[in-house]
Amino acid sequence: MTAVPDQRKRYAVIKSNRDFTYLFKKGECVVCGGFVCYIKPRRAGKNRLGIVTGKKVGNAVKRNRARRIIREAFRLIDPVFKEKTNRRFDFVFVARAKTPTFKMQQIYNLMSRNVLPKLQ
RNA sequence: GGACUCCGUUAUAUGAUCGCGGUGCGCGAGAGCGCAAUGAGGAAAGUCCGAGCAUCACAGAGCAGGAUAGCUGAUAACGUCAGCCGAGGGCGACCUUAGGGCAAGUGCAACAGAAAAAAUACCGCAGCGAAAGCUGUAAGGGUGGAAUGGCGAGGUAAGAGCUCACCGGAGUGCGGGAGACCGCACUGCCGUGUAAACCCUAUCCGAUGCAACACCGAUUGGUGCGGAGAGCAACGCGUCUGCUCGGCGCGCUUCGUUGAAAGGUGGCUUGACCCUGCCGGCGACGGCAGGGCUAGAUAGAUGAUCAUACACGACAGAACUCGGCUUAUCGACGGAGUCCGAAU
RNA sequence: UGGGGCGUCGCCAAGCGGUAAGGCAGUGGACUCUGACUCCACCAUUCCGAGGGUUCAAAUCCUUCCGCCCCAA
Repeated sequence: MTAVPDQRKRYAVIKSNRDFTYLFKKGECVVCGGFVCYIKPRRAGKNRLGIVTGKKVGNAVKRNRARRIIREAFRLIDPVFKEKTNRRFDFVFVARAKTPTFKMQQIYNLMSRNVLPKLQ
């Protein structure tokens, strides 16, 4: 992992299955109507984002919809996270069956209300 | 005006701001940045068929297994499509159709019924007989999904293709057609259904799939496993514990083994392609000319917010690529035609 | 992405052309002072996951969908 800070890509993506299972096991769990979020602090670099859209969310269109909403909301809220604390975190968002019906703004509000206080 | 039939097109649009993917150009040592144009479907879906492509196997032929089943054509190919034939439905436009062979063989036909394919006769009918019964019958009744072709007349003791007409079916001949098949004539009086039962006949089929496969990369490298050592000083993780302290293990070094499995790149989008016009064909489709380039991701790109308009937006998201089929779907529009009613 | 399998009563299931066994559970009764055990009876409404077809007749054969599970990576 290169530590070069770049302006464009503010966050990285969690790819490996090991990271996901690690977060499910050890991460702090935040549950709300739109999603379930697992958080775990990490050492440095960027915040990392992983999104899980299981089969129960719906068909491919609904899964895509859920993924895009969460990604967009995270893109907007990521600078807010960084302002609050210098620590960096791994996030895994799990979409629920209701997620595709939400608006992006609602997801953003849920994130700022439920996830933001947990970062410290 | 009403009720329908068939075919085709389309699948919110426009603008602003912030983002994403690859591509091109420019800048930069590099990471990357800037600009530009561009970026899901009619089904992208189900994976039900058929091909391309790749690897492996392969002298030839056959068996097994599977698929298809009217004819002629279209096509790279098909279980697809077109036209036609037969059958069925509709007043009609038109629609539906797995539609070879039970007269090669085998099986099955529950219950009911006398009898279910081999023959026979329950109630009957007629003759003989005092009666019991014997003989002749299969018209009628009854059972069943199906009962020895149907119906009428003659005939007869009563009956029967016993005889005849018409119809259905079979055989032969002639004519028409590319063929399925159709028409006519004659002969003759005929063993039911089931092959989406086994089977027979004809035709076709090697296997596996892009996670295929190819290349890069070789000891200061790298995947997994195991052994040994150092250190728990710091940091992170695991574990022992309800929590803290603390202990142990992992990370670090090294040896052995594993030997491309891991990683990266290609395959990956110029193709049986799309659009327009002309020609051939009833049509599926084919030919010629001109023009076009129109996603290519790899944890997986199309989004968010705002504004305006209206019909207030259905089903739904590419993952190697095509040709079909099947299924889901709010609607809108166009063309051709049929029937009924009214008026002229 | 490719391949394979299964849907039958509330649960577990047999049946694979002739009208749906059995067990558990449930309901009613008998036995008992009462309960358990045991015994008897009832329990699939022509809806065997759904639609269409073949057949005289389909849970069974053919076909198209729906749902679930497993395997290769």
